[in-house]
Amino acid sequence: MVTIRDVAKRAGVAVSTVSKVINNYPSVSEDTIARVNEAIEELHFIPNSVAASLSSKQSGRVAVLTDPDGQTLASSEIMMQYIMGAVKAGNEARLDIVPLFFSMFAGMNVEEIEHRLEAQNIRSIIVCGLDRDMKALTELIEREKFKSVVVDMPMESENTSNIGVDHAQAQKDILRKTITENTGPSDSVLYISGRTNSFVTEERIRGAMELSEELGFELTVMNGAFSEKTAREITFKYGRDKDIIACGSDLMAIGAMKALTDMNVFHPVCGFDGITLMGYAGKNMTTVRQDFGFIGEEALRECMRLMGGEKGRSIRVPYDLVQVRYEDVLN
Amino acid sequence: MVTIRDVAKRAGVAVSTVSKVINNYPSVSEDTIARVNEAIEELHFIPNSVAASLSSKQSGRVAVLTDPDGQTLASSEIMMQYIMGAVKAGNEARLDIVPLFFSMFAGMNVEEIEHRLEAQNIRSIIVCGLDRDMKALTELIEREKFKSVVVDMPMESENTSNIGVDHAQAQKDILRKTITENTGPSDSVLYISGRTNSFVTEERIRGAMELSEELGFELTVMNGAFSEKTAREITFKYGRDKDIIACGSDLMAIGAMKALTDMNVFHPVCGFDGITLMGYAGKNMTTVRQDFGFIGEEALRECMRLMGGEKGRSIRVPYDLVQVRYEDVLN
DNA sequence: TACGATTGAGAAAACGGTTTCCGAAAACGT
DNA sequence: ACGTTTTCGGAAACCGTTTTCTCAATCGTA
Repeated sequence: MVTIRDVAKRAGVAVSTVSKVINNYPSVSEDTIARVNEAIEELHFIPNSVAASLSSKQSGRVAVLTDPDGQTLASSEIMMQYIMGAVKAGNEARLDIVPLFFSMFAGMNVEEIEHRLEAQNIRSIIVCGLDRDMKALTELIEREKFKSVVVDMPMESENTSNIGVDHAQAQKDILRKTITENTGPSDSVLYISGRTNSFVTEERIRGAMELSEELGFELTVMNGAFSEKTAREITFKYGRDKDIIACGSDLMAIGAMKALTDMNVFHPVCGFDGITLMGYAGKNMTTVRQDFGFIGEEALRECMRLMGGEKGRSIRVPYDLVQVRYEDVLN
Repeated sequence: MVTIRDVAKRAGVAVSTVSKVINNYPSVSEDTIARVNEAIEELHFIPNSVAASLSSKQSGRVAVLTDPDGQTLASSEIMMQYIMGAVKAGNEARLDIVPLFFSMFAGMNVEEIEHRLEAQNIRSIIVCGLDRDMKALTELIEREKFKSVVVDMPMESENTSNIGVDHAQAQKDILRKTITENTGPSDSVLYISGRTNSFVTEERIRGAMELSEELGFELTVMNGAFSEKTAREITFKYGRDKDIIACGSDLMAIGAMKALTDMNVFHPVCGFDGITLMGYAGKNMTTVRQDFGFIGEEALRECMRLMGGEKGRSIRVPYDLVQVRYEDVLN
C-alpha cells in the first residue's frame, strides 16, 4: 500500500504538506501543490480513509438507517432507490457511505445505538421509514449528537433536517385530478389511509379532508394500515357505493383495484408513491410519483451541509401526478 | 468517547491486556478477564472499529459489489434481499459490512478499483449480478488480492468461492414438473433464454436441453435477453403453436404470459427466480424460487471462512419449485 | 534446591493519516 | 535599511486500537 509518506518522499516535502494538499488547505504554494499532485499521480496514491477517519474525527461516513422488517416488494424497491441515490451522491462527494440497517438496533436503547455509531466514527445519519412508534431512533435524532436527515418526518433543529414531498398538497392534487377528470365535484370518495403512527398518513388525510371541504364532496376515511389485503377487504365492503377510491399508498390502491375488478365495478382509483408494480395493476389508476432516488441524493447532500456546520431545515421535493402504464415499466 | 485506556485504568491493567481480552487471546487469566469485562460493562465500552481496522489490517470489512444499472423491479428486490441477508449475517458475526456499488467503478481499471478498496481497508468482497462482459470486476477477482465470494459465476480458487443454486438442475426440475403436470412428455417447448453473456443462462439452457434429450420433447430456444418485452414479442410470434413456454427468468415469464393472455391461449408458463411480482401475473405459472436472503447470508459467512484462511469452494444452495399465488404475496 | 519452561501482564512501536505549532523566508510599510 | 507582518513548509504529537517483545513470577522436574 502506498502511503502519504511515500508521496512525501517522492515530492521532496513533508507528510504534513501532502496532507494539506489532499485536503485543499490554503497556505500551500501553487508550486508545491503541483509537485505533490504529480507524485500522487505517479504513485497512484489514494488516501486511506480509515486512517483519515481515525485521526480527524471529521471523516464523512454516513449511515442509512431503516427498519428492514415488514419488507414488502414496494418498500424494497423504494429503499433500494433511496440507497442508490445516496450512494451516488456520496460517490460524487467522495465520501464513504456505509449503509447500516435498523435491524441491528432492534432492542437496543439509545445509548447503545449511539455508542455503536460512534465506534464506527459515523457523524451523520439518514433515517427512512421512521414512524412514531420507533422511540429509540426518534430519541437518537432528538439528542442531536449526530447530524440527521430524516425522510418524511417533521423534525427540524440545529442538527436535523427533514426531506420529502409535501404529502398533504400531493394528496390534494392527485385527488382533485382524479375527481375532475372523472365524474365531477360532488362525488363520494372512499379514502383508505395508511398506518396511523405515520406522519405521512396524517398529512395525506389532512390533504384529502381539506379538499373535501373545498370542493364539497363526501369523504369517508378508513384505516387500511398500508396493507394491500386490508385495502382489498375495505373496498369489498364499502367500495361499491362510492364513486372514487383514493388510497394512501400504491399497494393499497392495487388491493382496492383487485377488489373492484372482482366486483365488476369500475371506479377510478388513485394511489401514492409511483412504484413499478402499478404498471401491472390495471387501468384507470393514477398516483403521485415520488422520486425516491432524488430524495436519497438530496438527503446525502444535506448531510454534508449539516456536517459543514449549517443549520437544519425542511426540504420539499417535487412530485408528479402520473398514470403508470404497463408500457412504461416494461423493460 | 470511552476508549480502551479508560477501561484499562478502571480495571487496573495495561491497554494491551484489555485488547487481548476483547479479542479473546489466550494467555490472560480468568481473573483478569473478569475484571476487564466488568470495567467494559460499567463504562459501556465499545471498541472503535476504525482504530481497530487501522491497526490490524485484519478488520472484517466486506463490500458488496454490483452493477446498479438496468435496475428492474425484480433486480432491486433481489439485490435488497442479498444485501439484507449479508447485513444480517454480518451483524451476527459482529463485523462491519459496507455495501458499495459497482457504479462507482464504472470506467475504472482494475488497479484503481483495487486501490479504492484497499483505501477502505476492505479485505473481502461479495459480487453479485456479474456477467462475462464485466471485465474489470472479473479481473479484480482473478487477481486474488481480495477474498471474493461471487454469486452465480463458476469461479473458484484459493481465494475465491462461488455460491448459487444448481441452475441446470433447477431448470430441469421445473420444466419436468411443468411437463408432467400438464400435457405429457411429447410436447413442444419454447424456451426463452436470458442474456447470453450470463453464466446462469448457459446453465439453464443446458438443463432444458438435457431434459429434452432425456424425455424426447421438441425444444426451441430463443434469446429473450432477460427482457419482459422481448419475451412477450417472442411469445406473440412463436408461442401459439407450442405447448409450454419456459423462461429463463420470472420477468420474461410474465411477459410471455401477458402475450398468451392477449392471444387467448393458455399454455402453462414457467419462470425462474421466485420474485414477488409473479403473484400478480396470473394463474398457471410456476417457477424456481431461490432464497436470495439466504444466499446473501451464506455469502457473507463464506467471506469469513476465506478470511479465516480456508480455501475457496463451490456452494450449492437449495431451491423450491413453487407456484406463486396472489394470496402468498399479499401483505 | 536450582534451573529451564511456561504463563500472565505490561511497555512501546506500529497503523496512515491530520493538525497544531513553530520557525525561516519572503513581502511589506515607513 | 530596518522592523513587522504574512506566507509557506516541516516536526511532532495525536487518533484508538493491535501486536510484538520483554520481563517477572510461577511452575514442574531432576
